[in-house]
Amino acid sequence: MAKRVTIHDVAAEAGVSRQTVTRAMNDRDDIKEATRLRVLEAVERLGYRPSRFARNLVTRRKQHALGLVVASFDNPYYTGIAAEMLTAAAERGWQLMMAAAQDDTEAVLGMLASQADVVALHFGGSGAELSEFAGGLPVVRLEAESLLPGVHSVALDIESGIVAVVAELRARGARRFGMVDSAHSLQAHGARGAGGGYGPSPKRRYFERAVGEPLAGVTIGDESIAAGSRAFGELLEQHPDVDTVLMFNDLMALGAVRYAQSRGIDVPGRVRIVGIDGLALGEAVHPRLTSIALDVRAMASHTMDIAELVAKADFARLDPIHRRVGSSILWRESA
Amino acid sequence: MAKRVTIHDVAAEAGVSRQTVTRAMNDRDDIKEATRLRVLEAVERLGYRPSRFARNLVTRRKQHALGLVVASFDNPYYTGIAAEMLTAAAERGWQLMMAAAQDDTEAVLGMLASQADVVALHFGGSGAELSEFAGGLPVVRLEAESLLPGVHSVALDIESGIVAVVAELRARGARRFGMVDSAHSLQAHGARGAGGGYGPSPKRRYFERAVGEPLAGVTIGDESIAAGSRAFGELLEQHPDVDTVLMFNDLMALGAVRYAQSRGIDVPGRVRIVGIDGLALGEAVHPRLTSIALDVRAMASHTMDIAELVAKADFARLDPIHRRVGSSILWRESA
DNA sequence: CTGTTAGCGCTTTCAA
DNA sequence: TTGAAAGCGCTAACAG
Repeated sequence: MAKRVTIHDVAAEAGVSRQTVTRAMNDRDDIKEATRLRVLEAVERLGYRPSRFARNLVTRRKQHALGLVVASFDNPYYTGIAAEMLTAAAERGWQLMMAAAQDDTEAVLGMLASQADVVALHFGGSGAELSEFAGGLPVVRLEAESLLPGVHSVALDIESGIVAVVAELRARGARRFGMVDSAHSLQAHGARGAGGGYGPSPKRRYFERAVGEPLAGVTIGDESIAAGSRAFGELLEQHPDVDTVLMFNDLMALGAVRYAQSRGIDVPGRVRIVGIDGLALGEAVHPRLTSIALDVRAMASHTMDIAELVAKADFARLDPIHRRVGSSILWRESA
Repeated sequence: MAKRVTIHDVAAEAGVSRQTVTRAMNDRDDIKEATRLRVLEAVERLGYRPSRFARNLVTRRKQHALGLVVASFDNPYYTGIAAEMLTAAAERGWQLMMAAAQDDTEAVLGMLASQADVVALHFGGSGAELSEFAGGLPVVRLEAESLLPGVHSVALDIESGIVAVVAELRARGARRFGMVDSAHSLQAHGARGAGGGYGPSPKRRYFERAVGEPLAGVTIGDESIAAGSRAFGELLEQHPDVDTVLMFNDLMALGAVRYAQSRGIDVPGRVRIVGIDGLALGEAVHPRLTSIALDVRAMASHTMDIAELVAKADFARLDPIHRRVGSSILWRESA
């Protein structure tokens, strides 16, 4: 591990002052071409690279970075969020740092804390926990309300979408509603960890409320295509009277469509399938997936709004800011 | 835009010296509990957050960051790469910064340069261009050889996979081979920009070589499901004798499967479909997609190996390091 | 055009 | 246990 080459070494090598090296490195015009070349040669010879920390420390116009904790890279919904965040961040001149959600949210936040100015994440625990983990790092909680001070949030209005979809499905003849719920909803509620296990997800509660009576059948699966396929099969088997199924998310819904397709089950004739998320991937299957689309772009935009507000306050602790984005229904072919 | 709260302000507020604030912030034991509490209260009151730049500048053990320029968030192949990179980076204690590829690679690199220690990216231009754009920033070029000094690379051996797949397809009765190629291959070759346009992709050249005779038909489309579907349809229409089709990538292949499915075309009976990438998503369609799987995990791992080597040399310009990863064939149902 | 002087905000010695 | 000094590597502001 050689000693780091600094601006000082380059200056010595080129026989100029450090300031002149800076001028050459930053393409400024107040330097003689010959000197510039000489310095650049020295840079090349020594393999010098300015320290990003030192540079950012001293530069007036700081580079801001948003840390995004991505819940899962296996679900296009989350990578879609990442994509939108990236776009929104780039538009505002922010950098995006990503980290994968692990069991240990605290550790992840600890890592990001030294690199990011603001962190956005999905988090299942309580706001208090989150606030504690963040330890002063400004946090934007995604897809959940936050009541605690110090934790901003961008919530999602899924319920209105579910209500609307149920109404329209009824109009189309739906009578017996079933649902495939997530085995471990990210929007877990109240105490996780301590032996609690998971109750029905908020989506399921919204759905039951919208239907207005107990669901004709519910099964549970992991948030994957394969698990969605399996759980959908179980649902049809255990509750053959179900004619309409809400899948917890589009990934699982894709599995449901695949299941129906491979068994020759008519969709939406025999059973209607509705997903949640509005993935573009829903266009790829046959029949195309009807889905409650969440406005991910607005979510990203709001997140960046909050980040900029926080930045404007120089990252001091602010009163929590809350935003809310809506959902719309993508009527395609499966329902 | 209030003035930034610094360690100095906290020290004044708590009536201690700056070092003592440091001690309190970093949970060190050489500080009296009462003092610690008092400092922490001041921190809370002022909403103080240490500057990540200043901290990293002075700290012995630096945080390293890999900058990843993601070619496209719309293709799960690339998000899959991002996921693997994230995992590989986390395992080694590196942070991952992401940026989206834009038209202006130079600008993207410029942004990342101030935040990342090493950059990994797919790049279609020449190594010389890349080297110039990077301006000293260590670069790992993905999925392409690099001959230029200063640009490391992790290449992909797709050709052996294509050769193997053609051999097996022939054994299964394939006679007339067609291909849907990319309209603008990322692995563009030679001069882009200056009116050059794009020739056949390397994948196509490998395929032709493996087949050993001119392809029975080739159509072209963008790298999306919809375009893949369309181009596949055109191929069947223009060259009805084609019985086996290699799709440029899995995303396009998904479109092909969808096209066949919706027209009632028997796959693989009437036509065999093979994709490239090995996406898990290939399991979601019916029939499941056969694909040449690229070892993305190995690619990520090699990239991090190189990054660590570069870091060990304190980011001095190193002789270029080259790695190569292989491919394997996922025989599923579509071929 | 180039060099000198000051810091950026933090952590590390080292004394007290 | 605390404080004082001395930088980390760089750039802004001023000289010259």
